[in-house]
Amino acid sequence: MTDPIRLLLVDDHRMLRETLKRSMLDEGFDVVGEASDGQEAVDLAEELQPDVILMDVTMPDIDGVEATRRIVEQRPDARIVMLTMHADQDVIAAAIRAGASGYLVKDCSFEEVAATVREAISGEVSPQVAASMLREARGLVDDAESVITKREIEVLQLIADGCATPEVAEQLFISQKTVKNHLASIYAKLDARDRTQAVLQAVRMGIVRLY
Amino acid sequence: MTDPIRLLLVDDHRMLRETLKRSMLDEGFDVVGEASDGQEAVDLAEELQPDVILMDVTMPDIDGVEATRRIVEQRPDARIVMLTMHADQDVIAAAIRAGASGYLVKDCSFEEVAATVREAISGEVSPQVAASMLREARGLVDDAESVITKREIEVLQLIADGCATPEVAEQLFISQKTVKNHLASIYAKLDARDRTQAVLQAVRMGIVRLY
DNA sequence: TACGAATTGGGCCGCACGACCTATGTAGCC
DNA sequence: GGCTACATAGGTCGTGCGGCCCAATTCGTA
Repeated sequence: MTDPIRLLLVDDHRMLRETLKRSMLDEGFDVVGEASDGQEAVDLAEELQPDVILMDVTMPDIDGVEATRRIVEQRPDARIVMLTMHADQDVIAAAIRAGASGYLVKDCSFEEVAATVREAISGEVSPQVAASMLREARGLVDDAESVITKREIEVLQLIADGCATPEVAEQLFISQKTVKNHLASIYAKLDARDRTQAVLQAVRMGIVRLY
Repeated sequence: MTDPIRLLLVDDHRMLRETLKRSMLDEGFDVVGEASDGQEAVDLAEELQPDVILMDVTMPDIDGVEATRRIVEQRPDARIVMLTMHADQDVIAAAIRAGASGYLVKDCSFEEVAATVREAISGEVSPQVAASMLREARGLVDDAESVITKREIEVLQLIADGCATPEVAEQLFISQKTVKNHLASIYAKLDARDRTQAVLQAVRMGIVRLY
């Protein structure tokens, strides 16, 4: 019998974290740590050196994709399996670019979770990730990841928080024109035509948080 | 030893449903059924007559609050514990009005889940629900539930899906003016000042779905 | 050093949007 | 029969918003 796989669970909802932990322990995995946000994930990943990190995309402060980027930067051999609500192509592509080894939608079965974690360890990639990498390689999906910048995220977050353009400008100490420019750039990148769609897409992608 | 408590789990994410089921079984509960949307929940609640229903608010088609309303209508003694992402006062109030016996934020611990289910059975109400009922009774929070109508939900969903006002009008075979009237009514009810805030609030409340 | 990207800002245009007012028909309900 | 709520629709008004043109500064980096 080989050593149990050492896991780090990252999700901002304690309920999922705890029930997932219990189930993973049941299945013979070793859950060595839990984190509830991106920064904690980065810190614990370095401290605990887990074999696999199961990480949600949507989280306060640093989202899962960015946390993945930072962890992979420090430890390129890290195995990270991303979790998300929706099977959004943009998110999958961003996660892969950030260095994730696998991808799971929260609507999958527990068996799939266990299987994907084991695949991540063995170096295999999940069919979903493989398919995405293929499209990626062919350039069919996007060169259009079109990374959203920090400033753009600030603008999006303020709008999600209820600010109109003049208020965003005031909050960020810039002119309304600049806010509009950022928005135009955001629309192009997120394939949105107005602020409503942009914010919704950002929520789907876990870029901004609701509350 | 008394009979185990018979549970029905309702959540659109299979991962949470399955891990929660495993944990609840571990704790000695009897999970007699699972549902992934509101209609299924209503059907299974009648068929299985569970002691307690653990139900997520955010779900496709019929949301948790509406499903609760329908279940309580058929079986006023039904014990339903609501689950949601955020501790939104409007949602808590709506859930209580619909007839929920308890309320849990997804950031709570598994022990809290188990405890709240047991409290629901024993007829006690959770402190959160009790506090909300107090405010409710005093009329401090809202008479402002201000029920969102079916038509208004249709408008909100189309806007969440990416439609602008003219497109919503076209889809619903009504004039743009009527769409605007519905929106104005929605803004007042959801305490939103534009479509972006209205849709976000609706997402938080589980009235509309993302995708 | 030179290039591109990010951030900042300007002007112009036209339409969409939200605030406020009124009004009609159709239900359900006491 | 009246009351209330809902859905429908009109007008007007001001401004927010997005499209499209442009340009200056500051960076990291190739």
